[in-house]
Formats: sequence, C-alpha cells, structure tokens
Amino acid sequence: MKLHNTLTRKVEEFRPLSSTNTTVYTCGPTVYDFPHIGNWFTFIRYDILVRALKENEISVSWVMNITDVGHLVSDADDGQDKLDKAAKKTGKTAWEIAEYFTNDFIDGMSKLNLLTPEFMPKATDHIKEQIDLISRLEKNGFTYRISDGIYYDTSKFKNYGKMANLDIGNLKASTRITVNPEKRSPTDFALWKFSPTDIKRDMEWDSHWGKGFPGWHLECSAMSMKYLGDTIDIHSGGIDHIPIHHTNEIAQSEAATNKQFSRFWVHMNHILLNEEKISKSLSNGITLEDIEKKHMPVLSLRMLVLESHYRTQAAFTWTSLMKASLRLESFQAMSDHRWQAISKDNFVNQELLRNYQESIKNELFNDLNTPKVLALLSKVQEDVDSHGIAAKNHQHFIDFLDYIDRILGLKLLSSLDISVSHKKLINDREKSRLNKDWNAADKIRDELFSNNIYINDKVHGPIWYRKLGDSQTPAVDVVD
RNA sequence: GGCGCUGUGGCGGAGUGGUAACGCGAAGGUCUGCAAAACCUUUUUUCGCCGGUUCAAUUCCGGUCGGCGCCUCCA
Repeated sequence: MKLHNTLTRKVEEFRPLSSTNTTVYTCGPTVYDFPHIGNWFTFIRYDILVRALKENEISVSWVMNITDVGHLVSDADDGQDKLDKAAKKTGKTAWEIAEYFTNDFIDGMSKLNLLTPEFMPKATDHIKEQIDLISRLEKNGFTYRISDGIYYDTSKFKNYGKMANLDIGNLKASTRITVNPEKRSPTDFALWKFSPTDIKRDMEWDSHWGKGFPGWHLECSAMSMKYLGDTIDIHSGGIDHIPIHHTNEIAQSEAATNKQFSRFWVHMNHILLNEEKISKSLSNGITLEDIEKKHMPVLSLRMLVLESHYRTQAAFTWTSLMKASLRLESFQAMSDHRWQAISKDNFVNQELLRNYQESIKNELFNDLNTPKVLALLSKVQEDVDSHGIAAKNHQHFIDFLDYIDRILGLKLLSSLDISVSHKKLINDREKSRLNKDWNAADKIRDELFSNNIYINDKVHGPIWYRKLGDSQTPAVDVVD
C-alpha cells in the first residue's frame, strides 16, 4: 500500500520491516479533560489507518499511549502539569482525574467503533522505562543538568529537526514565553523535571537525579521501544506534533539506540471549526455529548472524517455533520436489503461486488483515499437501490458489507432484522394494495412509519428501510 | 521572521497533462393509487489571479493575492 511519509514528504510504497507483522505507534490522549471532535478526528483516522494495515495481509501490533502525566500547561519547560492543574481546580487528585478521563476516553472509543489497540500503556506505569532511557542518554552524553531538571542537548544530535525542516540557527523563541536562561539552546527540552521544593505534587517519583517527573516527550519513546522494539514501521500523530514532540522523540530514541526510530511518519491534519483551530484555550471544543444532544448518531462523525482525506485540513460545521449522517443513513438503508433478498434481478451479483471491492481496496491502499472509497460505495448503493438483491446473491452481499465494515467501521451489519409482525404488516399492506384498498394500505404504512420502518414500492415489491438515531425528533436546531 | 499546508461548481469534498469523482441540496420531466424510490435533464464552457513550459494545464514551473496551521500545552 501507499502512504505519505513525512520524512520524505512523499507518498511511498509502504512495506513493513517484518514479513509477518506491522508495528504502529500512535500518540494517544492526554487524560485531563473531555476530548473534543478535533481530537476524535485524529483518533478516527488512526483507526482507519490501522484497519487498512490489517487488510494488508499482515498482522498489526498497535500501541497507543495514555498520557496521564507530564504535559505542561504553558511554557514547555516551566509550566504546571496539566493534570495537576485540573486536579487543583476540581479538588480531586491528579490520579483521580486521570482515571476518570481515561474511562471517558475508552467509552468514546466504543461509541465511535474505534478498534482497541493491542497495548494502551499509561505513562505513569512506565516511569522506570523512562528513567532508564534518560540514563542511556546520559551515558551517551546527550544530557545536562540545570536547576530545574535534566535536559536533552539538541546540539549533540546530528540531524536534530530534520523531519520538520527546522532551521535551528534562525529559530526564535516566541515573545510570549520566557526561556529558561540556563538552557544551552532554545530547542533543548526537559527529560526529567524536579519537583518544586515548596509544592507537593500528586504525581512524583524518586530518581537518582532527584524527586520529580518525566518530560512529556519521553513516554512515547520509552513505551514504543518497550512494546514494539527499537525501530517501528509507522508512527502517527497530529500534524502539530511535527516540529516539537516528534522531532524530540526522534532525537531521544535515536540518540539512545543509534537506530532509526520510525520508518514512516504519518501525520493527520487538523479540522477547523468556524475557520479556526479547535483547542482548549479557545474554548470551542465540541464533544461527543454535544452531538448526542442534537439527536445525531455519533457514528456520523466517523462518516464526516471519511469524507475528507487525512492530509487536508477539513472543516467542521453542524450542517456538514448532518449531511454526513444522512449519507450514513442511506448506507444503512442499503444494508437493510440483506434481510429482504426478494429481487429476481441478478445485476448485483458476486462478480460486480468483487469488482467493487477490488476498486475500493485500491483506493484505500492509495494513501487512504477514503473519499474515493465512499464514492464507490455510493455507486454500489445506487445499484442496490435500482436492482435489489436476488436471493442467490444474498450471501455475497453480506460478505461485501462485512468487508466495508472491516475497513470503514460504519457498523452496517450491526442492525437487526425487523420483527415477524412487522413483516406481516408489510404483507398485509401489499394485499390491501392489490385489492386497491388504499385506506387500509396507508394506515398500515403509517403504523410502520411510527415504528421507524419506511417503505419503497419497487417494481419487484416493497423494500423497507430504517432511519438512524432519534429520527422521531429531528435535529431542527442544527444551524451553523 | 522561520517552517508547513491550502484556495475546485449552492455547500462539503476527490482527482488528473487532454478538457472536472462522490455526497447533500435545488429546478424541470418520466413513472406511480398516493408517498418514496428509480430513471432522464438542468443547477460550471470551469478548478484564486498573472505569466511560463507544452500540440494540450485545473493538473508541471515561476510570480502574486487570499485562507489556515506550527514555531507555547494541543490531534
């Protein structure tokens, strides 16, 4: 398959190092608040990437970390820990906050039908590994000590900032922050921060440098190496991580191992809300709960993600989410055909479905072109709508939908059949129609409507379908 | 100031050196007991602007204007 590699800025043919397994590390959530849809966009894109890799005839070892310590709030080196800050605000401990939002995150993953990584390690469970990594860097001569911690000396690493094209000599620190004057270079970053002497932190550990906590770039390197080895196939994350976090991960890992850290870097672009970035500081984050409040299926967010390419900057509006949910609904209606293979038309047959599946696979493997995949799926839907599914193609159709569910995670096969009594009502309606008893027929149709069963009278007979979510209370307030 | 992304029809959003997928919406028509669906036509002589290369550019190159991101925790 083809993937864009940030290291070369080109779309390259991707082959895993091992012939039997692909190793993937994705930067996970920091558990100090509810994720907003921007965060979810990236997590959904990880999911699509991994689903595609799993179709690449090879098993996948996927690690996504849970950052429950170490992210600093303002200045990268002097700020307060996010979790500590959230803890102080709510009166809970940092540990309680982390647990609460970790559970919330896992709950959200389930709602969005995200695959579960093989490992979801927590940073706080891997303090020893992080300390060991610092020791290796220390031994290799990449560290120095200043008053507030142990730092990485970026000038010692030959290709520091190469992936991000950083021009080190011309790098200026922003005027908004004050760089610790003890740092040798603005790009140097903390590996171990000492606990403040006057404040007791909820999260701190002993080390031979002194009591403190690890710098936030460290955990990804340490856990990636622990679970996946020194060199992995793919490391993915948000596009914003290129210049700092991933640049530092590379510097740390490669200085410790003397091996390439990750062969491919796949970066997910951001989504814009009202033409600006979604971020905590702008307080414009929309959560999954907000979507549920508008009576829209959460999975429509997955559909919206699929509708744009992962490398382009997508736009979120409530209108576009609503349109995505309509499209999801139409695919679900297509899926309802699997309960009613009544057509005699053999147009949608095994060969046609196989051809579609092959084309879809090609688009998916072409740098994850999910918009194209959806375009093809819409073609299938059109064919199914026009021709129906013949009984002898019933299983082929289900196999096709199963493939779509595997790669897109839209849960097209998760719905259940309608009840026997509803099917009887549909038959009764047909009888009434044949007798030209339109009043009786329409009355039955109204009853079916009220049970979220809609009827299309096709040439080969009535086809029913359902609408998604809370269709009885349409989302009238969806206005941007 | 540095680095990077981007500018496509009413909206969203793919894509290609030879004349624009797909979704949603809109208009007209055929069909139909009605509704829905389906089918046909329209909704762009057109891909920010100006040059260059080419038989041919939306697609390549240069310039220019605009939007956005990162450089500070962020997906």
